[in-house]
Amino acid sequence: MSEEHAPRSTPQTPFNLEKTYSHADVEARWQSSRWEELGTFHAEHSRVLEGGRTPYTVLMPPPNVTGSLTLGHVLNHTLQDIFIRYSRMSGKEALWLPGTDHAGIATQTVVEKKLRKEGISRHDLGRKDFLEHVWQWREEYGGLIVRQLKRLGISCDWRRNLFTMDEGASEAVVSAFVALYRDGLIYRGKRIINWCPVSQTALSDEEVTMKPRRDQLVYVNYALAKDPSRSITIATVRPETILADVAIAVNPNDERYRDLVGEMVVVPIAGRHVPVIADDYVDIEFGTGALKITPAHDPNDYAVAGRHNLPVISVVGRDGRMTDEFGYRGMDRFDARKKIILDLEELGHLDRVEDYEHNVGYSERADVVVEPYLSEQWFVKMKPLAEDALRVVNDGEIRFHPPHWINTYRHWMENIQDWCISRQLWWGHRIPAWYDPEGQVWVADSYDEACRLAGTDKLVQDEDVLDTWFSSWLWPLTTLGWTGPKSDNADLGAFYPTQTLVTGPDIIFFWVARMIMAGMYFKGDVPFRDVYFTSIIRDMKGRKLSKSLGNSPDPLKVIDTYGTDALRFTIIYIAPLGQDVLFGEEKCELGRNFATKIWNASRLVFMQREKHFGGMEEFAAYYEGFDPSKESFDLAGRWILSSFDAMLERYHSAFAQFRMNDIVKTVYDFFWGDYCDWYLEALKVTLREGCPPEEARRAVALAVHVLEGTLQALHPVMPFITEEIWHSILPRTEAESIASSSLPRPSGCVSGDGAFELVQKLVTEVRSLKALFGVPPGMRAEVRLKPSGADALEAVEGGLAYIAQLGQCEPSLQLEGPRPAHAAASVVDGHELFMLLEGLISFEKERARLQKEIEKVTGYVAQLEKKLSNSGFADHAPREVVEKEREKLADAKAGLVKLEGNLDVLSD
RNA sequence: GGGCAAUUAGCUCAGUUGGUUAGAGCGCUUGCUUCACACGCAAGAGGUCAGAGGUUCGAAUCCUCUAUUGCCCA
Repeated sequence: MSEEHAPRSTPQTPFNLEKTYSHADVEARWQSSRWEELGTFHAEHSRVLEGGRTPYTVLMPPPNVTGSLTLGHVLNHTLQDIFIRYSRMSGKEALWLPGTDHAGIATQTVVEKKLRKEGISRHDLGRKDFLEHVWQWREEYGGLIVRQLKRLGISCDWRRNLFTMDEGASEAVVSAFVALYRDGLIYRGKRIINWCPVSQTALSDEEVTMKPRRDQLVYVNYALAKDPSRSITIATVRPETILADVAIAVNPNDERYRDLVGEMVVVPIAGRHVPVIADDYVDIEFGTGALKITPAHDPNDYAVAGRHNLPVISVVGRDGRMTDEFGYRGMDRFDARKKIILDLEELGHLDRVEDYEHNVGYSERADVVVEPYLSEQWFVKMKPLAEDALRVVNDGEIRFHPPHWINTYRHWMENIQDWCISRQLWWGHRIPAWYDPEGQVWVADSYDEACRLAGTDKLVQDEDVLDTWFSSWLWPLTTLGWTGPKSDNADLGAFYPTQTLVTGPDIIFFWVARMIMAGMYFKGDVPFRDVYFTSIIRDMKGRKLSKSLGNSPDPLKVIDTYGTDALRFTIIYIAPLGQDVLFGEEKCELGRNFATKIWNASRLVFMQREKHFGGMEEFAAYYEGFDPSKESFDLAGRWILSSFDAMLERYHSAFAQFRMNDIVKTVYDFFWGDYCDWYLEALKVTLREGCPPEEARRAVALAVHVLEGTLQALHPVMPFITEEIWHSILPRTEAESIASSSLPRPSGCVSGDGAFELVQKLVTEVRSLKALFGVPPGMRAEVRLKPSGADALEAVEGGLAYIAQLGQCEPSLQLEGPRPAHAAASVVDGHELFMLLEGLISFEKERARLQKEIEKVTGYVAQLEKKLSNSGFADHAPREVVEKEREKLADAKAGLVKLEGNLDVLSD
């Protein structure tokens, strides 16, 4: 293939395709780097702002730079590519914004792990040098996921590729932080947060997953200070935190403990005297109804302590080890738990121990139990942001697909908690806050600005960075060049709000909800109009794909084996909106077989073209002036045109309803079931020896026309093979792409005469009879057709040539006269069909077949009669439904009479 | 505990506003080197639509309950 020459490739364009389809060759030829240079997938604001084109923007959820391609990415990006290519081919200015995410904890962990192998910790290096290492790592490996994505053939505007740590995006993060701070929506405060002892950072509530865990419920006696013979028993799953107890709480309505409220009790081991307090928070039913209060290690206890002016004592440190003064210091919190139970028993404080299953929060990334930890962190006040975000979804300004996710979204928004955004990491956007020598905080866009505000240059910047999602929630803005509330530019004007977001429901809170908040807050408009929530991909046993289970196929290997088009087609075919999908590599056979079918069918069409046109130029001249709506065709031609039209109707309507698996099914069924199985076979009949050249050319042009339209409809799903074949339809330049062509639309052309459908039914009946009676496929049995009436004569007669060829038989019309002897007989839509089978027919078989058929039709008739004789039916059902049922009954009865006649003849 | 989704052929799934004799792919059976394709063609077998009630002239489809499975939240 000559890549640099031949602007007009007429002489080089082969008239037909290679004999066998090689996905590897085809995909190599049309890979995305070719289109990048040509700018095929570039979008320009001028075409929207000045050219008046409708924009259509898709935001790529930025994959982690640490990541590699998964099947989840394949599904997600194929869907986005389908939306984008469909819109581009519908005349819109289609912009797909790609990028990658710096993924704070994940990336820092990867780099730290690598350094640890060299015996270096990040603290050895210091912050500056460590960050150098991370950037180096990112230069080296951060492009992997992008290179892998390109193999999917996706059509993003790669010029606009953005990394969340890029300058513009970083500026946006700082501006957003400052703006929110000044508006009172960001604050710093001492709170109990979720602490990951492994990563040693705070986490947001969303980064904690609840998992059931078997623990022990430990019942401990606390002696009364004034009377050690009396005690109160509490139940706890965290006995190691007894050392930090500051009170015992009971419900004020609990009769059992009413007299103890206000008494002092002695905390076992710690020896501290603490009060018994009454608080509504305590659940009378749980445990003994008495609760130990440990404000430093439980958010609810912290709230209780606040209400009762109790002190806060901490005994667990940042690393999950004990920090107490009672002999456990340095022990891991879980070791301390075991030991303290033994110690309590030894000292006689232990009442009893029960097995207890409950839900415990785990750090999503490190998979360890999070430690509620009291510390100073930065938070975003979410309630004020949630109002607008909730409204735009409730009002349908943003639509979810499938819509049931609105419930989940609404529930979260209505019960929203403040968002802890500070992370004790080094990799990320550093918090733009500085402290003066008095410890007062100054939030500003820059150090200089902070100094100006503070009136001193003795400022120290906050050590912490921001949650990665704090940059992700600005993604709809930053990808379009937004750097802060005051910034504006032509891209934002042209492409914001974006149209469609494709993402997994697992990040609805992390990302989708927060982007909506940020969009409303900073831009006063929704960030996108439609959110398509993808399926979750599982293995054939329904298990989630995971590296540790080893059930996660490598998409690149699947692509090598089956081809990108096959993988894309298959994954869309099996992934209905809102359902999980069970994926096995071998399912890609579906897509591979379909690609092969497309290839071979195209070859047949091109072979016929070769036969009936002198060369590509002659064909091109004819085809370019060809308009099927101005030509007349035989019944097969009329039928395929109308079937094609119906397919396009379903196709576009499925797209409008976000039913992506329907669009592929629609094209698949049409192409394989109608075009290949019937139309191309019928075409061979049309083009047989002696066909007038003009008719032949018209038929070939129609076959190419429908083929081209099908390729276009399929192109958003299978970009490579459709591009390849499209370039063989006409001489096209190397720079031309099917991706820039216009999708066919339904024209309303409906043949409606049903003539070819009758041919199909008669052919099928002939084939069935031949198979049943063991007629050799090559033997052309004689078939007599008796039309149901004079009006049907033409239809049956017109189909005889097709019936002869497709049914491998010798059909003829029989208008009157008796039933032929030694014949198998059938009724098809009221028309009678007799297959003369002298010597081959088995009377037993035929009688059994007829009897079975009669039985079936009799049952059907009875069912219809019952329905129609039901007075309620005639009274209530719409007239056309009743009419339809009457017709069905009449047809069935007429058929029954004929079948019975056939049986009678047989019995004679 | 609250919410959401699902349950249709051996397997994986369609079935959109209630009106079909409930469909497809894979698998299975049988036949076919038919001049595009065996990654194919043709013909078949295979279903109490999870269960029980209800609404309706009519339910796979709408309602209620039950069972099972998965997800989210507490």
